[in-house]
Amino acid sequence: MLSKKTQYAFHALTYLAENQEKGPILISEISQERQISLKFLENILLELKKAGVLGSKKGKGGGYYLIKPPEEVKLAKVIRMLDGPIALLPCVSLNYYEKCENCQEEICGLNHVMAEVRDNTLKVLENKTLADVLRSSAS
Amino acid sequence: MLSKKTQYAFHALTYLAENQEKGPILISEISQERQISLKFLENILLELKKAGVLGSKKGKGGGYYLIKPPEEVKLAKVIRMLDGPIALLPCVSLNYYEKCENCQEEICGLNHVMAEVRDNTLKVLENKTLADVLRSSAS
DNA sequence: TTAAAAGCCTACTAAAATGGTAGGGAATAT
DNA sequence: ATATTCCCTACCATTTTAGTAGGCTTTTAA
Repeated sequence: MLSKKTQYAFHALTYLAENQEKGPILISEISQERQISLKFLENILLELKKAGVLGSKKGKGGGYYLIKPPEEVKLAKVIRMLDGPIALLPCVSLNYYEKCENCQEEICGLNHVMAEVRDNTLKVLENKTLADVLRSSAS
Repeated sequence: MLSKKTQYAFHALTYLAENQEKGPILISEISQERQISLKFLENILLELKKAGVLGSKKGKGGGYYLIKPPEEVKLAKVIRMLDGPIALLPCVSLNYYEKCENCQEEICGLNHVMAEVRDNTLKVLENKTLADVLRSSAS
């Protein structure tokens, strides 16, 4: 399951995408509109900024804004930034690979299946973007 | 990611499957062969038994054994038993559905995508079984 | 030039989940 | 009767999750 952190991130990102024309948006506005704890959201947006997804401006008239068009923000990237690996086993993770302790990869049958799961998952998450998730685009 | 618990469960189940002809297998044997803490494994096997995947026999000559052929033990079922939901959001979980607090499902674009991820994941996990994971069947 | 506005940053905390342990009880085979 | 084996409850330490506190820095604009 996605953590609250990541779920909040998506809510915040869609809000920013839907209000791009307004320029920088206050953390407090997002917090109120999407019902997210202000201070927690602060941390999340900061992480998203450091990861290169958001830009920010300080002082009056400041706030956060998308640095790229929504079509270029892959869901997989957002999830990885905040929750880490998408794969179900460390030994089949593309971005967070770790050797399994108690199985030798060559003869362990589990990783083949889990690699397949990973591929099926990424088929969606690497191709869908923020733009696919906007409220206004609900069918 | 799958918890250690679920990973251990798979290791134990494959061991049982690969040694079915030997009759009931001791917890301690699985523990040694697959390098899993004995007491922890005890809990796991008990859960698998209660979930109807394993049978057991007490006393001398006892142990655990598969109650169904490996071809009938779906990976999805094992994961759900020990780790809970497979979906990335509670509101798109088939077996552990919960309403999201801060999103109205009708207008939230995220759940559509996450339902698609779920379907792609289950396409593998509902169709692959223990038999697909056995060591001996490694290509 | 200074005060208000806004994000930046570090540290802290409570609660829950995870991974594992302890120890005795109940059933069973010999 | 007793050794063997699983059953069961409770406990524990560590890590992760979710959230909070409070002050610092940058920027704008009066």
